[in-house]
This record gives sequence, C-alpha cells and structure tokens, in this order.
Amino acid sequence: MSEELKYWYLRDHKLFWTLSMSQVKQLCIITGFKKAKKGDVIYFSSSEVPRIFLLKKGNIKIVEIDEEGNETSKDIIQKGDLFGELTLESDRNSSEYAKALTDEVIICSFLLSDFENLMLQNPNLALTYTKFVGLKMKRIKNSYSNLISKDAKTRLHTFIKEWAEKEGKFNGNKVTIDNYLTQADIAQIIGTLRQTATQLLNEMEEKQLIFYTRKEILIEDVSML
Amino acid sequence: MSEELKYWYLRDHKLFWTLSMSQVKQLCIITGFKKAKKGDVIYFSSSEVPRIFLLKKGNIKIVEIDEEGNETSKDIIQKGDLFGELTLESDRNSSEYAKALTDEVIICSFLLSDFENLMLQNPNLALTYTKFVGLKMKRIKNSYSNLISKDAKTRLHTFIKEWAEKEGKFNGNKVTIDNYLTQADIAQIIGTLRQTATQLLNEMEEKQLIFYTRKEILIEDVSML
DNA sequence: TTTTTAATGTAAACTACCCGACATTTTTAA
DNA sequence: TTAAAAATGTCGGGTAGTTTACATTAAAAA
Repeated sequence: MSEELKYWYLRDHKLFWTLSMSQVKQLCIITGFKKAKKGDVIYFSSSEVPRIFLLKKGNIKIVEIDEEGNETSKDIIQKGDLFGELTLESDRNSSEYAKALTDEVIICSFLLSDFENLMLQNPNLALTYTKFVGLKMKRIKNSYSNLISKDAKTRLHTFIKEWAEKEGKFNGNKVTIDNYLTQADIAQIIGTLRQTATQLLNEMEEKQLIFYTRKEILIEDVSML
Repeated sequence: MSEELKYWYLRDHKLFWTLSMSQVKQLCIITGFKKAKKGDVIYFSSSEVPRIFLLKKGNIKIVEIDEEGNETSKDIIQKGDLFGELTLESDRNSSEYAKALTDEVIICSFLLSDFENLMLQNPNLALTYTKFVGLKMKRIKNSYSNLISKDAKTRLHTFIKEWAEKEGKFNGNKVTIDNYLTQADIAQIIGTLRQTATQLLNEMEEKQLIFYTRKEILIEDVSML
C-alpha cells in the first residue's frame, strides 16, 4: 500500500484532524494494515507490542474466551471506531480477538508507544482522544443502565433503533439496515439468550414492526419502536 | 481555606504529580472546595460552567433521576476518584447529583476549560489523564459484562470482593470493610432488588462467609468469595 | 449438485428474580 | 425521651427469561 493512501486513511479520521501533515506521516511510517473477509479471525491482543486499531471499513466484533472456552461478544466495532488498548495500558491476561462481520474489512493500526509520543508532542491530539474515549464511555454507560432497568423487549427495541440511527438508510419513516449480525450476536449485545432474541424478533415481525432477513432489516416506522 | 492547603490537596493526587508547583497553583486559583456531611446532596451537573471534581475524602454516590422521579444510583465514587465532565464534553440534559455517603466528604473542583488549557500546556498531564479515563472505562466495561452473564449471587460476590480489595483492611485472609452503603445501594450497584440483596447477604452470613452490620462488613476469607 | 455447517424457529419445564406487602429494627429528628 | 423516618428482614405469588432439546431452513464447502 502506498504511503499516500495510508496518509489519507488516517487523515480523514476525526481524531487526526488537528495534526499537521508531517505528524500524520510520522504515524503512517509505523502503521500496519490488514484486510479481512467475513468470518476471518483477527488477533490483536496477542503477544506482540500493544497497538491501537482503527476500523476503516466494514464491521467487526470483539470476542472474549473464558477459561472454559466459552465465546462472548464483548463489543461491536463500526467503521471509524478505535479499538485495542484504548486505556493506553497493555492488558496481558485477556484473551480477546476480533471477527470480521462484513465482507470487506480494513483495519489499520499503529503502535501504542508511537501514539503516546505523538500525543506528547501534540496535546491537542490527547484532548481529542480523551473526548473520543469519553464518548465511547458514555455510550457504554448508557447501554449499561438500559440493561439493569429495562426488560429484554425494550432492550431489543432500543438496540435496533440505535442501530438504525447509526447505519440505516432512511426513506421517510422507513429504514433499511444492512444486517451483518446473526440473531446470536444481537442476543449477546442486548444480554439475553439467542432463543429469546429469535422469539422477540419474530414477535416484532408479526406486529409488522420490522421485516427481518439475514441480509437486511426493514423497519416500517422507526418512531414506533 | 489557605492557598497552601489547596495546593496540597491537589498536589498529592497521582494525576498532578507531573505538574510543577506553579502549574498546580494555577489550577488552585480557580479551584472550588466543598465539604459535606452524610446525606448531603451535592449538585454538580447544574447550570453552571462544566467542572471536573476530585473526591479528596469520604465516599459519595452519583444519583440520577428520570422523568418519573425515580432515583437510581449510577456510580459510587471513592477517595481519589475524579468525576463530573470526565469526557471533556458538557452534558446538558442529564439530571444527576451526588450524595455524601460518609460523615465527612471533601470535594475539590476546577473548571473544565482551565483544566483543558493546562493539558495543552502540559502534555504529560494529558497523557496521565487519558490513562485515568481509560482505566475508568475498563472498569465500567467489566461490571457491564458481569451484569449480562452472571447471576445476582455471583455479582454480589464479585462486588464485595472488589470492594474489599479497594478499601478493606486486611488481616491475613480476613478483611474488614468500612460499610458506608445501605443494602439498597448495594442492590442498585449489582443491578437487583433490595429484597434480593438482603436475602443474598443473609444467605452469605448463614454460610459464615461474611458478617454484615451497618457499620462494617467482616469477610472471613476473601478467597472463598 | 450434494453435503456439511451455520443460522433460525419452536416449545415445554424450570427457576431466579421481581413485585407487593408488611413486620421489625435501627437511626435520626423533634 | 419520644416520635418519625430510614434501613433491614421475611414471605408468597407471578413471570420473564433460561435451559434443554430438537426441527427446519439457508448458506458454504466439497
């Protein structure tokens, strides 16, 4: 991949707007790129040096495995999101990996240490980055309080509504979402069983609220959710 | 309060170690202090300018009120913790306030804008702060995934164990925690009903795992939780 | 195309937890 | 010291959601 292209991959991300061209190029030098297809597993919290990743295209999910080998979806990462050692602390004893959810996934990454150096040289970047992490935290907190106070149906409705707002193609009140998640994925996100999610989705379909296929989700009227 | 005292209040916090004396004093000039007694309500996300708060002494909880007037504990803040507009973005439409949980609470605060300026002047502070926020996010994420995958009993055990590790006085395997939470508070933190929490706590007491009073919690053997 | 694997659909038994209701104890305020 | 308020204890009845188990359908792989 050409240096120029790398440059633009980073440059058009909000986080790096405050940087000068030469500073972005400095990051570019140490930047890695990865392409992946649907289903591919991407390791990132491996034995290598800690990195920060930036999802340029497609969608991935972060999966964690516990001692017994059970997989749990920890997070869904969307285009433009950062992931990896966001806390700027490497975390040895976590066994996470990423899995591509869409056909073409492009991830670029840079070394944590290089990023830190750049932040030291450019405090504005640190500020922007903190706001970035902060926003993410706010979102997590939000779904957190959703989880403890609302029932599964409400959680599903909220999730679909948010998904639609983030990625849906609007057409009046109708929205089409490109569905790259399985019902098992959705279930994990809203914190319930796959069977419960299936049941609820079918219930919504009966009520003509949505039309679910493996390729896309059609919402008749977002305001009804 | 003397300028000198203010200085030390800030100075002994990890976050400000990298700052020179004059820089801390710069923050001090615009710093506010508040003392509160148990039960006192402290407003912070009010109509004023956005601030960052630092809890110097005691414990407080962050409470949110929804449209119907229901109170929910959102967070427990411990000595040394930062709270407020951590995301560096002011959040207008949230109606949160803090409530003192312990007898003597000391909070100091500074303006978000002043803090930002200081971060721009001192990249090291920016980096430290970023790590601080990142750590907080990691903790939240952790309890989040606890909430969806574990049952109430496990959640309670995990909570008490973490609490003990953070604040308990160890004596071999025995730990004493200064108990400033009501069972209702604990219930909200672990995302269950007050009655359920009471039941589980009594169950633990029957099994001689803990001894619960309103003043303190005695854990016979932390490794048993 | 056929085979294999993954995703979705369905349903009964079971249970952890919620919900309401009230009693008792402790703390705070009068 | 007494009255009021807050915190804790206890107990069923109800149910949302889990668990287990298997059937059907769609998508990859052979």
